[in-house]
Amino acid sequence: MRETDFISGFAKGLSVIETFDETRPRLSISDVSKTTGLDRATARRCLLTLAELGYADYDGKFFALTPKILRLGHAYLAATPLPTLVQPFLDQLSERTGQSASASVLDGTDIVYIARAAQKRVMSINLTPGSRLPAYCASMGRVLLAALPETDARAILSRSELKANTPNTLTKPDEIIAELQRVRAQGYALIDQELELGLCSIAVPLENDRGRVVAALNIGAPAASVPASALAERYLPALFEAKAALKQVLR
Amino acid sequence: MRETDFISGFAKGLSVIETFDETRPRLSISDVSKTTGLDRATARRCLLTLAELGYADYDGKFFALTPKILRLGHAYLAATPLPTLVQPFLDQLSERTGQSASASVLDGTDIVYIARAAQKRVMSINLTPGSRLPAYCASMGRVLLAALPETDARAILSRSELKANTPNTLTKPDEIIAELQRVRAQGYALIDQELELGLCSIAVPLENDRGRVVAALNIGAPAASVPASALAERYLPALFEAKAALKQVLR
DNA sequence: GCTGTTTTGTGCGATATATGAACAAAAGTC
DNA sequence: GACTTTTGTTCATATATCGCACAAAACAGC
Repeated sequence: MRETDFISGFAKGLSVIETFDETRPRLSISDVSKTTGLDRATARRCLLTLAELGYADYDGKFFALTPKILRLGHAYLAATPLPTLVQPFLDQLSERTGQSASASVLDGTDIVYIARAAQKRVMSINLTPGSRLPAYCASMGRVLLAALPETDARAILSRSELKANTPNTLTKPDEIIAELQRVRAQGYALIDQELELGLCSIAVPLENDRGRVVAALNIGAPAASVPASALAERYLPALFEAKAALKQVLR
Repeated sequence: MRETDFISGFAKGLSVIETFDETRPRLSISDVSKTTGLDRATARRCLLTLAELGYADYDGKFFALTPKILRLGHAYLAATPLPTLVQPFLDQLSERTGQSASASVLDGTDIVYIARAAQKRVMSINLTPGSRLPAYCASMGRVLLAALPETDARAILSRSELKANTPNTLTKPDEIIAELQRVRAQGYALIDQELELGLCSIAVPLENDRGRVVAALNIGAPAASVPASALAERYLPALFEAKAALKQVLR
């Protein structure tokens, strides 16, 4: 791509949107300037543009995003067949097992939830389509990383902040790579309270009709009611059934 | 705002993102140019910028959004306290009633779901945070419109495509305005299969501690299991309880 | 395989935007 | 209350983008 085919003002604006998160819901011009590295004048122009278009509110001091921003993410969810196709299978899985079922894809070092059928909340955080979790310690992350060439997986791990969320969390790249090999061999990934104490989950890769891994499917359960050792026996058949059925419809 | 405080390249890029939807998941440069009215050269530069940043894929012919786009909408969901605050109440409502509970806000002529606790699917469409429904025929839309001055509500209705989704759907602005007055007076809105046959719902406005309506809360149920006439009696107490509790915590 | 049609890529002048310094206004410190 | 620091805004100008016009390529119908 040529230099002139890149609209830097657009790129800067997008980076301004991404600056907002749970720890920074309301930002001043200088806040945005500092976080993004943009000049204060430029940050201001980006923010005023967002406000003018209705994507942000401005009270004279702080900017906050408005729900109109959801149109952007929704454009993806609505435009991509994958979420719509997997949803009925998630519903069925969730109903048959009494647990939460989700589907996700990889984006950088994170998995991104694209669809979910939730049962009673067991996690401390609320997962919805668009939610992100670090790939290295999530069951779907493991199967998605396992689907990559090892060098790619290593590259992602090297960019990840490998922190021990619980005593169980694998944090050494070599440990995780070894686990990915096991995942690849057995065709599923099992997580026993690596992300959060009390939560375990099992995931399988979703392949399209040409055998390429396009997403992951999982079932999460409270460790208290279903020990990790019982996950495979109890839920793997249903997961594999869904996987096989989806393989027909994913292009 | 001054002319020079507006970054038109950014605004154009955002309009390009919004061009993608369920009917147009994959778009060529000319498609985008036609739909947005942007010059082809400009549409191309916006799309190439999106691709360069990883927000879109490009196969040399068509562009498609990638899950990275979800970061943008997620910035709002994560950054806004409202979804997080209401979620536990939705979970509780959903569990107590055995039905789906949701919260939404108004964006233009649509309501936008910001949180949801779903039970078994009864609607033909899958609602998740970010999903949109026309306000005029949804129970939450009715309470949100009822909270506006009548001239504002009329303005929104005049911009809405008032179509009869079912034989029950109110489509005449005056009918709807009259219904809004009833909703305002009784403090809740009841929808009996106006959006979709077989689905009815009841909604109440959510107020912050200063009494301003900031969102709506609803419970949806299959008409077959819960006739619309029974909705108020059965679910209104729980909805009002949640509303009262949330009034304390919403600022 | 030719012709008409549509789509895509590119160079260029006119125009809009980004930049950083300078100033103004708040906010914080002592 | 005077000083320092932070924040917001404005302005001139160097730079990048826009949209047109043209060229090239892909496509469709015969």
